Amino acid sequence: MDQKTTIYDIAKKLDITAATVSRALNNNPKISEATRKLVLETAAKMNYKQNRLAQSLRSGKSNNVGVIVPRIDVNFFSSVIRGIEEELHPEGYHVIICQTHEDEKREIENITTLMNAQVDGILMSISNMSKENDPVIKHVVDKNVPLIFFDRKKKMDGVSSVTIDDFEGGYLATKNLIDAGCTRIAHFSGDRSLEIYENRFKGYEQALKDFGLEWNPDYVIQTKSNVDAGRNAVTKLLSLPNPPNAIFSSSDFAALGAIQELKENGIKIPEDFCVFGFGNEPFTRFLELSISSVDQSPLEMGRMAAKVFLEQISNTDNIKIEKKVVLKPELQIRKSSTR
Amino acid sequence: MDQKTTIYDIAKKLDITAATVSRALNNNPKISEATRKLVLETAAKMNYKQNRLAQSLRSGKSNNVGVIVPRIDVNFFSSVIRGIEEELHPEGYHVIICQTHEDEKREIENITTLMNAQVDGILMSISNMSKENDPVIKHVVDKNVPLIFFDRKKKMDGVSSVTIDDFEGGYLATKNLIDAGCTRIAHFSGDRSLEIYENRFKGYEQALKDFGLEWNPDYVIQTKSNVDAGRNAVTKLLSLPNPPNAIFSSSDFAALGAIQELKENGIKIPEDFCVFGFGNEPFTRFLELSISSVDQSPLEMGRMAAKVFLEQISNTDNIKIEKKVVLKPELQIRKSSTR
DNA sequence: CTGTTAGCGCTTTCAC
DNA sequence: GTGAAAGCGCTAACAG
Repeated sequence: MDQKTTIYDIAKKLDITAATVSRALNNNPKISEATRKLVLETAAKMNYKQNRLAQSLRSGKSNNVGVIVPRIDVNFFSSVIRGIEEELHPEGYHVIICQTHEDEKREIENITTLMNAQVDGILMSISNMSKENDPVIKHVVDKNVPLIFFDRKKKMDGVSSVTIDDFEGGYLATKNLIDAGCTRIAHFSGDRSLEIYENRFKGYEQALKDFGLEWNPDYVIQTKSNVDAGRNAVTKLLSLPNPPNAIFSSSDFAALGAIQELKENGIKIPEDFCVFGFGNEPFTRFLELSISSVDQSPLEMGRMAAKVFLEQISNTDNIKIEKKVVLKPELQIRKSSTR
Repeated sequence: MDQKTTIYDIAKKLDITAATVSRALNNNPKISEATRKLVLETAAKMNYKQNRLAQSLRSGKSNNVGVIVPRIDVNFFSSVIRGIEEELHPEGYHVIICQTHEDEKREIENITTLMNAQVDGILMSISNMSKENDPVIKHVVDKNVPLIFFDRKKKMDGVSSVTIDDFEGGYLATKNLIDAGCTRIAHFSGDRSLEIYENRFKGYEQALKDFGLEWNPDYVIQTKSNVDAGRNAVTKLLSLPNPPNAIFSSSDFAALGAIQELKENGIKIPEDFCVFGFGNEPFTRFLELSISSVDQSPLEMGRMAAKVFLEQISNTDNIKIEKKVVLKPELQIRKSSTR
């Protein structure tokens, strides 16, 4: 039987009106205990299922939130999503997943279709800093749909964000290398037009300055977040007249590549060379030469982003809240930087 | 401006009827080019956005599918989801994520709320074999909502599934160990009430039989899928009067734990002991002693599951299709089993 | 080719 | 406490 039972069906059976049924189902206070009980019972008996679509259309609330990430099969993002889902599930929200593959066209498209689907909020990590998506983001804000950036954000009025303190992460990681006795510290930066990478770089720079280490532009290399990029960058570094003896990498994957290449060049880690990563990817602690890394507490970040959304959605005043949450990064110090 | 423009607004402005606007917007063939163009233009000018909720209520199609997994922050599952999303996105579907944490209560609850949300289909990997969820699954099938199991499935009428050939995976992995010269091969099985683990076990058993190796019940240990479980299981194995010299583990994590424990006991891998994992988790290839593993092609599995859904949804006849797709497992042979 | 009408399933005033 | 009626935004059948 493909038939749906509606509140009308149960109203008819009980010879009352659909409105009453609706009220009973929604625990409306002004309804007699007797009818409520009766309605609930027959609803169960008739296997009645609420149609949330109709409810949503009526109320203007879909009880869905959209989450937009570059790709879902990256541990950091899937962990954030897990945090979001766990926080929002008890509140009756469903999480809709969208991937951008770092493509702003798809980012824009995703935002648009989510808006068309009447999501109650959008949580996203932006792909890059192109201005192209500004209008559509502005549109979301204008429509009073809560928008929360996590990790990779953009400065925009009316948009809240949850990030970690990347500057401090970079600073502390670099300081750890300095404490380990490293004197010539290189840095693998990501795309520095993104705040997160720029801030990690700045933290690195500040630590060098604070501890009186020389700042060498040749030591800063922009890499992608993958193993090969790390290997190539190391090759470049080793060809310098005065090669470094440590790397703070903005990416765990690049850090791994660096370690592989260093080993192949007969360089001993951590004795002769230390490496610090960023992201605390699961593999960093599984390696025999475990990699020190900055943890971004993605689960917490997801939970927090969800909480900010819930706050925003329950804000009945017409005031726009713009909340900036900054989580503390936590160092995971492992073998690659311990001596 | 929080105002939504509806087709009525644009109808009024153009002094035509909403139905015409709707038709123009939906590229209905019987509409004049002139009006279509006019409508499209003013729609754009008025910043009209389609309300998919209303459309859905009307059509009975939400354009959402639900995906239920134990947890999303496991590489296998997030990769499957990526595959699903990538296949379904071009078709205009959104993917709603639900996690069960291996808890059948939550599994049932998730199915129910997804049904209430009028999803057009459900793709899921079941948590365990308890019969508790049978009625609600049956309900999905009865309502003619396509249901597709991936990886962890249950035998149920009217439900399609996409899995890999776990038997063959187990068989080939074991054969690889035998080919490497291992003679006493142990097996870490998961919860064998789940088909996937039972089949991996059977493949292992068959390979032993086919190649004339002794079958020893003490060599088969049920482990959870984590590092510590693997360590403990090895401890047990090493205390046997005649310990094994190889392990085929149904879990990469347990395989890793096994390797760690073996090393600490001074056992050389792969020289004295070989290990084969299952799942091809990213870390298996990053380790210096890389771990051989059976790849489950999760991306492909997700794509396939999505395709089966699309097939099912476009099936206008009232015939129930039940499609069973079985993907070939692929061995990734690495250092831990090569000598 | 376009207008009229009805209705998807639900909630929410406004009466009584 | 309950009923009547309207409407969320859209589409499809039926006319013309």
